[in-house]
Amino acid sequence: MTPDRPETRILDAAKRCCERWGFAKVTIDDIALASGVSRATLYRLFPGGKDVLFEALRVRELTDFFDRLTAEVAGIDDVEDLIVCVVVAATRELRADDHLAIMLGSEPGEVLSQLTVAGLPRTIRVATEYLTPLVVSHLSTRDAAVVIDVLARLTISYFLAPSDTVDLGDPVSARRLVRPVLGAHALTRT
Amino acid sequence: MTPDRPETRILDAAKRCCERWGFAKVTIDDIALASGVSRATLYRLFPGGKDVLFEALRVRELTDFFDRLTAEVAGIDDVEDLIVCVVVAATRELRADDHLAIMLGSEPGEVLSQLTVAGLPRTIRVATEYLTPLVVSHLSTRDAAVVIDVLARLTISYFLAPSDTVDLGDPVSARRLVRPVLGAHALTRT
DNA sequence: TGACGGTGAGACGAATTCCGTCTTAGTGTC
DNA sequence: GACACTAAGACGGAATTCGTCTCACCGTCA
Repeated sequence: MTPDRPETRILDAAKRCCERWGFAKVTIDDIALASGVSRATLYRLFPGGKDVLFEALRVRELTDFFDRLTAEVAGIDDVEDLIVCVVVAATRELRADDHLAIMLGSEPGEVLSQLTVAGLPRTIRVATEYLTPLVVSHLSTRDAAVVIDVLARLTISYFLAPSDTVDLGDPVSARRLVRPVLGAHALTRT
Repeated sequence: MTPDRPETRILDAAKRCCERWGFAKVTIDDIALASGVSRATLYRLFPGGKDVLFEALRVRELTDFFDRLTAEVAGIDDVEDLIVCVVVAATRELRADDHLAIMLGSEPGEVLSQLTVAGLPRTIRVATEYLTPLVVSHLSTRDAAVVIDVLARLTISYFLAPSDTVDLGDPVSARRLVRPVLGAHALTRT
């Protein structure tokens, strides 16, 4: 009936509870009840309670996000094509994320903090871990880090506040933005 | 800026809070904060707290509903036309009610109780108060009460569980249902 | 069979939140 | 200056939530 691992069930339940009641109103009991798990089990798997649990959820969401992203761009050789594709795919994924949309609507403060202040360093760190290997044959590690840092920030910014002149969901528009950023750092190698 | 009466502001805030967090999770403080009113004022206007406040909200919603409904059918002379129009308008209003839809989605138990068990007697009583005067020249008070009672129940039932064969949002379909009900009782007068 | 790891149910005290009432101070009106 | 009304917030008590704990249960494996 529920062949998932308990951790998965609990994190899924936490996600659902969050959508329904908002982060501030969710209790450990809500999540335990929704996941069909006793409170004792929940504390055993996530010692520390709500904070640890939602931290784990954010980590899972983030790694899932980049798993899908890297899978989508597998096999692209040209570095500019690859970066453009990553930016476009990330933007589209963000726009299509129902959970994110619900949370942004009901608790913008919490979500914005995760996207721009509290969570951004980790996001960039994970992005760097995932994406650097894909461009390491074309860019130095240092250059890759800068490019990924800049483009991650831009992707999030354009997602949160769309522009009239730039649409990172569109490959053409994205390429216009990526090329100079990438060019500036690719040139430093030659 | 906020020219409304405090009662109105508070009830509006309670409604918004309910949509956001669900009835079970809303606190007096939430409502006071959302309505820009101190807790002291809230308790002065609604002594009894949450129960009294939401009771007042239900009363307001109900009377607003029938105010709009009776306004919509003003000037219709034929009793069958009038009843059909009431049923159709009520059905369409229910279907278009965003608040009701949100609440039904997030807290079906609470809402269903209000529509079918706890709140139905009052709904029928208010419906009778509002609609009897409109048909008193064609039906006896007793017959009017029966007709209104039956059609109110049917309207709610078909709203909650739409049928393949009857659509009370459609005048033709509604008339097919209203005519025999009305006929049976109109005949008892002659 | 019995040991063992994992789990659900729920008791418990502590911490926190929420409730309902009250006081105080501020504001605008007459 | 009296008055009505309100925001802010203190307060004690009630209720909820937290985190830990015990105990019984169940399936697995030796």
